Amino acid sequence: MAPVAKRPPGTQDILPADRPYWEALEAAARDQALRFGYQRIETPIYETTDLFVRGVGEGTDIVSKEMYSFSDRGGRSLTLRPEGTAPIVRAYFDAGMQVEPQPVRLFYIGPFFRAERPQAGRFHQFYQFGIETIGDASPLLDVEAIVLGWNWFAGLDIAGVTLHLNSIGDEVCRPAYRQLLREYFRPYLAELSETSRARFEKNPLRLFDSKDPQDERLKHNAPRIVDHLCGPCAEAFHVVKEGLAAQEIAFELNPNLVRGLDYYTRTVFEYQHESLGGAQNSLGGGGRYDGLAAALGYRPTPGVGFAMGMERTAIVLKQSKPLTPLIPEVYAIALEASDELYVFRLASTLRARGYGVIFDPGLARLDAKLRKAAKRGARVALLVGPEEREKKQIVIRDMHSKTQTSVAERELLSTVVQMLGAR
RNA sequence: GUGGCUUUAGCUCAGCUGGUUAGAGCAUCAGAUUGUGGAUCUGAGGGUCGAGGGUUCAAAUCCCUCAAGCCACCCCA
Repeated sequence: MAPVAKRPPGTQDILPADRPYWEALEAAARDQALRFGYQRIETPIYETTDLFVRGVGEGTDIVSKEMYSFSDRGGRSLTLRPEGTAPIVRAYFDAGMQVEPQPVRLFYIGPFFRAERPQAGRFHQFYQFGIETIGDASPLLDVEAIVLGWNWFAGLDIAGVTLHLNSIGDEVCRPAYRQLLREYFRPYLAELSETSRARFEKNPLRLFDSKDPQDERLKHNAPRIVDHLCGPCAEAFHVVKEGLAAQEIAFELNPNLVRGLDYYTRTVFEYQHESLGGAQNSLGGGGRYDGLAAALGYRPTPGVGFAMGMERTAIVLKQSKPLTPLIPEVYAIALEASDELYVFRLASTLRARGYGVIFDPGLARLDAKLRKAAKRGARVALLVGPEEREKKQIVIRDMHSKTQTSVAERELLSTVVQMLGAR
């Protein structure tokens, strides 16, 4: 009979063989975040749809075509979260964090959902490690976020990451720049690709997102926003660049980096890695979002943060160093049915002392059981059969040296401690 | 939403121009004189050859339709 279901498109099972990479990623994330004073937060997997429509922006790709939205029984429109920043800003105000000492530093690790066509490094359900610093506009916090992300990669021994940096201005300087951009592109309207023509109207900044070779040429000579920042934006960007230089973090000024979410202001950045290919080369990215809180109907509050792609980083990590799952060190074998409960109890005794023990159920030839123990990677095998029962002893076998001793039950623990060390 | 490629055992694949009960390697399990291991040898289980339809005496193999998966575009994590 055919199975009733398989894995839904765009999802993946993270199997035991891959979990060590994920655990390394998570451990490094926790470690770095805590060192900088970020505290973990988890928001719901779904939110009110409007949170994203208003926060991320109506015209963005995410909102216009990538959201998993559904109605609950009361007819409310809910959406599986496509990104983490808007929910965290919402939680910040819901929990009254604006009365805490500012800024508030938060981090999260969890799944997100976007209904794009899946491909390498891109999934319907994907995981992000992200941080948000809310309540202070200092550009040094931009630097802090970038450094934290940089340290995350470094702590994982991931080489080959390049930092791309840009500033996209704010409500003061961006409107004028937008006009300038329109004037520049207007004569070439007919030559632009179809999507670029649509962006010309809605959001000319995103003309820079185009990879159309035709548009590429035009982009090259277009006015760059970093040359048209207002005073405060230019000053902030200067501080960011100086801060990164002081941290000896190399960055590449990338005037094409504009990012697809509406809420970004001033600093935007992306960590890229060549081994992921041209398309999904972004391991993560972020920026400042000083207008987001107001767009969501809260008191204007500045913020900055990033989101890292866990599966993409896992791919890179896997290439740089192999990791294997943790395996129990003791393998417990009974030779006859009448010994099984006794061996089961021995296993419990050792577990209570902190050792990992696999109990091998059922009856089979001893060599078959030892074969399994070896394949499982056990360092020690416990063995009880008729002979041991007779002599009230337990055979403890060192799987590496292939030597073994018989001990009384009261000596079991001390012998194991001697062989494996205390737990 | 658009395009390309792929679809044969749990996994990786072979099956040439259509011809009897569909194969290999790996993995699993079992045995190799009966209580000692990751090797070797032997053997076993496991497949409606993605689904449906068509051509033919005969189709995994040719034709059509559909589906799924992967990759790419768009964009992003």
